[in-house]
Amino acid sequence: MAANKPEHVLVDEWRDILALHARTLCELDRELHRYGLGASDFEVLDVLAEGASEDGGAAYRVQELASRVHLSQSALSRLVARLEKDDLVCRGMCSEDRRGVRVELTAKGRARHAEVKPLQRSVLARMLDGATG
Amino acid sequence: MAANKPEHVLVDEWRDILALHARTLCELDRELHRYGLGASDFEVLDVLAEGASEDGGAAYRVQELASRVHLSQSALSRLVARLEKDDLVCRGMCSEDRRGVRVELTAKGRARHAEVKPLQRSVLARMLDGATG
DNA sequence: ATGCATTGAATGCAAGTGCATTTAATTCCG
DNA sequence: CGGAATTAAATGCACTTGCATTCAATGCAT
Repeated sequence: MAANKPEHVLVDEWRDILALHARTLCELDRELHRYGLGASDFEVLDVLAEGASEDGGAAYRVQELASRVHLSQSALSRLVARLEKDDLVCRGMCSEDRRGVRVELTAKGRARHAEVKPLQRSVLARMLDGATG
Repeated sequence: MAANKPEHVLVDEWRDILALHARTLCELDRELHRYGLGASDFEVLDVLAEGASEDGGAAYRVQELASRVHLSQSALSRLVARLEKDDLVCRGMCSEDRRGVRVELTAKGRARHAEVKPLQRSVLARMLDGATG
């Protein structure tokens, strides 16, 4: 590994990544849009849902979410605000650091995620399966 | 090939793509920004430069460019307008279809591309080498 | 040739994003 | 304890983007 690839290989790899990324993201956005979600929105819901046990559900800080979905802190702040407006997540105070904000799924958010997840997975299967080795 | 991967593999692959894409694009933007270019701008310059012979240089239609860099037609129209304002490309009429627009590099555009290309390649090498197999 | 559908590009508009800044809470050092 | 430096999140702002629409040129059918 780490093979000092020649330039044209690097360029081709990068173009492949750009193409795959663009096609998949576009398709995801198209499919999810009918559920009122963008790809980033789902990504956040997915992160929030994956660590959640039925009763409580995991709570993440804004910064934690930001780094997980590769968005800036400000973008995530607004994204969470939008999700909250749609009643998909709720923001709560951190008891141990009152600057921080705990973001967690609402029941509606969990339901929406469960509803949309198979669709998202099917898009990934369609776009990725066989395309990356 | 085309192996019907299990769900968690698909999800992990997609997350890897998102991470690699975000990190690389962000780094490219950071480095190129000091030359007054965004990553998309360079991509367009790169497409225009690659087919160019010294005397003429290749001319592409807006739509052709759009599909090559995975942007919408409207985004590309504006992007070309910005590049033209900076005198990096020029728009000309298509003789055979007067709706179409021929976009080609100016001397300044060619110079800018040549100036920035090694930097872009080095970023690709840094981010991609050893990361994708 | 005339009119209608189609195609290429430009533009109005709304939405999402990042950077820089602001506001609030915490930490560190004197 | 008190004040400066730091950290978390929210906000102002400018920019890029995509969708829908518009405008111009072409192609097709009558």
